[in-house]
Amino acid sequence: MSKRATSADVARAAGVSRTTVSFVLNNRPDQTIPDDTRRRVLDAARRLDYRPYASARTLAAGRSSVVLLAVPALPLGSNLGRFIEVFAGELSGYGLTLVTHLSGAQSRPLPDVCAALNASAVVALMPVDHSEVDALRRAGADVVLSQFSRGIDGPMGRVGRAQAEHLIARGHQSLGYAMSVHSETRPIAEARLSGVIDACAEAQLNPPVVVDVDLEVADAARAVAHWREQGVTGVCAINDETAIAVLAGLREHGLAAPKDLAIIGVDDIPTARLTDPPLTTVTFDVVKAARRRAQAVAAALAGEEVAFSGGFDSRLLIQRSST
Amino acid sequence: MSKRATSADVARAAGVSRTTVSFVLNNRPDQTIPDDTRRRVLDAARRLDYRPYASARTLAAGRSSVVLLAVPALPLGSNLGRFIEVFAGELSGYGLTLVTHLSGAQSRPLPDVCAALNASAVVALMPVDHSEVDALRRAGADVVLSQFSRGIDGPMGRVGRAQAEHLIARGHQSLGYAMSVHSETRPIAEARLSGVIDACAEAQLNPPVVVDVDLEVADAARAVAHWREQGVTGVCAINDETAIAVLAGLREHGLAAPKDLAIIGVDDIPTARLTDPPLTTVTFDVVKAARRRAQAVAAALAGEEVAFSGGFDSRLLIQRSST
DNA sequence: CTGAAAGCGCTAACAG
DNA sequence: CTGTTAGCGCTTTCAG
Repeated sequence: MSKRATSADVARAAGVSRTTVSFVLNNRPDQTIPDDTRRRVLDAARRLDYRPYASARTLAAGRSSVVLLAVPALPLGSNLGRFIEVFAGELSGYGLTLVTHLSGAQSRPLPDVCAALNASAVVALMPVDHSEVDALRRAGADVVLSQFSRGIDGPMGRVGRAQAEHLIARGHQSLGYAMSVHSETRPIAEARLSGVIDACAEAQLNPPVVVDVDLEVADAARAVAHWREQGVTGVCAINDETAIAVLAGLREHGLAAPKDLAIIGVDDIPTARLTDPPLTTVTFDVVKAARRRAQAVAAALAGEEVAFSGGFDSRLLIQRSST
Repeated sequence: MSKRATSADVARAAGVSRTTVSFVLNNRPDQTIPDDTRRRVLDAARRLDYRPYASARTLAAGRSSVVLLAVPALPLGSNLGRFIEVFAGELSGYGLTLVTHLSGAQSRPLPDVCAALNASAVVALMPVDHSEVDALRRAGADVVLSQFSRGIDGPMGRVGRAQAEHLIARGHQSLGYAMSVHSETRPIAEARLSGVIDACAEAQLNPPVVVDVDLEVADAARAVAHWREQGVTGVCAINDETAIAVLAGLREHGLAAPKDLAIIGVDDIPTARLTDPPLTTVTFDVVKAARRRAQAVAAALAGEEVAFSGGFDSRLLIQRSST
């Protein structure tokens, strides 16, 4: 509670005015400060362990440096974790601070969180409809980006495509889709599924046989039986967890991938390489994706009306032996 | 950019002063406002979609409502996800907003993030040493809580204990410990390990044979061989991922749990029940833990010098067939 | 019970 | 190049 140092303290210690302090600490390019003064200020600041009060700065400047990342609760593959970390790093290169909010069904409305933080941007890893975007803007967000704003052809659709195309390239003519029963992931699931449907259509195949599969051996076994009856030979799963469930379902029947049924996941979770057989999966270049998004956010914040149209993320196919 | 409504707007619309608006919106107990006035204010606020500017409020009041949760990057089991969500929910019951920051090796120093957010509290899911706590306080945090502040006997040590006690109760006399090579999780790993060491000592057993195991089949197989040579019959893993790796290592040797080696994980990740055999694991009551911590944070923020001494979290043992 | 007035710490014109 | 002067929107004594 021992009063934090303020810019006035620094000014006093350095023998200059608060304005000057503000200028040098913010590195204002339009102001030219003598090296000597600058050093004095910087010195004083360090000595006093000075930290600008974010709220005062935000209030005065009218813009904050916090970016809010909304992630849907659940299966945070470790890749997502890395993405967030890298994303935060990239943003901090632009002077922005990233924090994450898990948006589950029962959690606080995003606009509330946004307002409570005075976030200047929110990027959502889930669909955000128009009214939500509006609400966020009214809550103070200057920019709102979503993975989904561009619909089916966005990044999410592409992972479905990548899965299906892989299977098709390997000769499968009749695909299945392992859907998540989890309502949280439903929108993501649907976006991905539509990618699969597209790919099937392009290859003149029937649409995939969609089955909900819970993360239980018995349930997965049932799904496997159903696919086999339908003549399905390759299935795309909404995520690695579900793919692993399908693998367990196969085991239950005494069957094995890829011989009896090929299966491909998405995310490359740590345990994907530990299954029997190791799981083929689709993932993405975390660093590249993070970099692009950070840039988009920074640009948008700078006023450039950047439409972050999805579709440029490179998809990585990790071929292991389940396909 | 269409100017957000301010408290002055509300005051004008309601025909009262800003002070009054502030009083009713903050529900100040020491002020008594006529129901009629109150309603008028509330109404106007709703009509104008008024949201207090967090930064202005923070600046004026001297305290912010944001709580920062620092989580170490990596294996965010889905349980952790749920914990965070529930924790956020509980906190919001106290008028606090929780956001999460992934603290990886290369991410921004926590105090910086704390300052950028003007967080009034930070709770860390990893160890925080004294100097860090200091830095955080200087960065504006009024309260800092860590899972680890109480050392070995904290929640982390208890999970190790729970694992070991389970194995010992089932007759194992010589235990192994599957450590993570991941440097991020090292401190956690060590805290947990010390719990199993304790349990072994109490049961008059030799300390566990500790082996680093990477998330690779080959590496895990090597570890398994080593344990078998040493006569180990049951191993505790730092987390479910690692436990699953051990399972894969066993498979590689044509062995199986629990017959040839019993194995117990921690977290109960979604895929834990999908392995062969399904994984026994230790987890915790997410809701209870979240509630306790939220309460501790709120109390601390209210000035009550609550030492959040660890050790009260109930541990859930999920007995499946790997032990 | 309500309002006027004084800041919280910082930035940003605008003068010197 | 540096300092003076206003606020940003809100809370909070302190009078009425």
